[in-house]
Amino acid sequence: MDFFDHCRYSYLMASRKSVTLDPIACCSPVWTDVLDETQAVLLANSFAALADPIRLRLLSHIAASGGEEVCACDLTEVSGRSQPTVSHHMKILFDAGLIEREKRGLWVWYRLVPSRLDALRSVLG
Amino acid sequence: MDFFDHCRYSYLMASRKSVTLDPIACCSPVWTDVLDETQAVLLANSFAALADPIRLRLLSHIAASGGEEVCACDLTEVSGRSQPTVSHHMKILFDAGLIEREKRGLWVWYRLVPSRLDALRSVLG
DNA sequence: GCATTAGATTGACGTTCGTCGATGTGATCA
DNA sequence: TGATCACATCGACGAACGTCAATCTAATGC
Repeated sequence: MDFFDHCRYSYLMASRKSVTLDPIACCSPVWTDVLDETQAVLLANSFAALADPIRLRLLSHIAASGGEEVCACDLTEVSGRSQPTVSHHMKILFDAGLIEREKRGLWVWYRLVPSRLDALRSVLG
Repeated sequence: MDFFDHCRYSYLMASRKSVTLDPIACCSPVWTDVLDETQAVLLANSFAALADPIRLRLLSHIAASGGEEVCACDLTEVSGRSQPTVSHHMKILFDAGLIEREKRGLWVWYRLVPSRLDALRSVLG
């Protein structure tokens, strides 16, 4: 995924409910130009979503399921936290665009958004 | 940089003052196995260093100087924050292993630790 | 309708974080 | 020695965060 792919991704994401992070994906050469304030705030927000051990474990649990969906009902056990706390963390991951959610019946199913992780990774390179 | 390169880097870092982040670099296949609690805490700590807009701008300012050193004396202007605040943020970046510092005379000079960014990036992939 | 269930939301709490003025430290130079 | 300068540390403040009990919402099945 290169600079312009990220820009396309950004436009794609603009149709989502949570659009606050879009400019991040849009590929300014972060380590060759100094970040402007807006970019910095949005990027910081993305990294903040990864800056909690419980959220990292929740994310890696989804990732470890081989691209398949994970039921929210399993996540309290995985994280060792209460149901409201897990719900809170999943919302933060969702707002950061790192996961997608789908409700089917009473259950909610989560899956990764790999392109989002790609975008963040490319910022570090 | 592959899995074992990161491990070597980890041992290298063990001789540094700040060793709290070493296990992170040591390459557990983060997105294929579920993170254990220790790994998650250390990784979260690393991302937390990137989870502030001022620190991102400070980092990108150093990076944008083309691998050269940057004088601390310029950073208050770059960040628009007071001298104590800048010092505080630089300490967090230093403790996270993302920058190195060297005092020469009255001035302090900073430079990036690219391998550290590489290690973090590889975690996201 | 009513009871039950999964998950989201609310409200409150203690803790951590970002910030800056004041002060400390140590190097430089007269 | 004393003055000055660059940076670190301290202390205090308000804001943001992680947490959970209590409650709300919406889907299911009787």
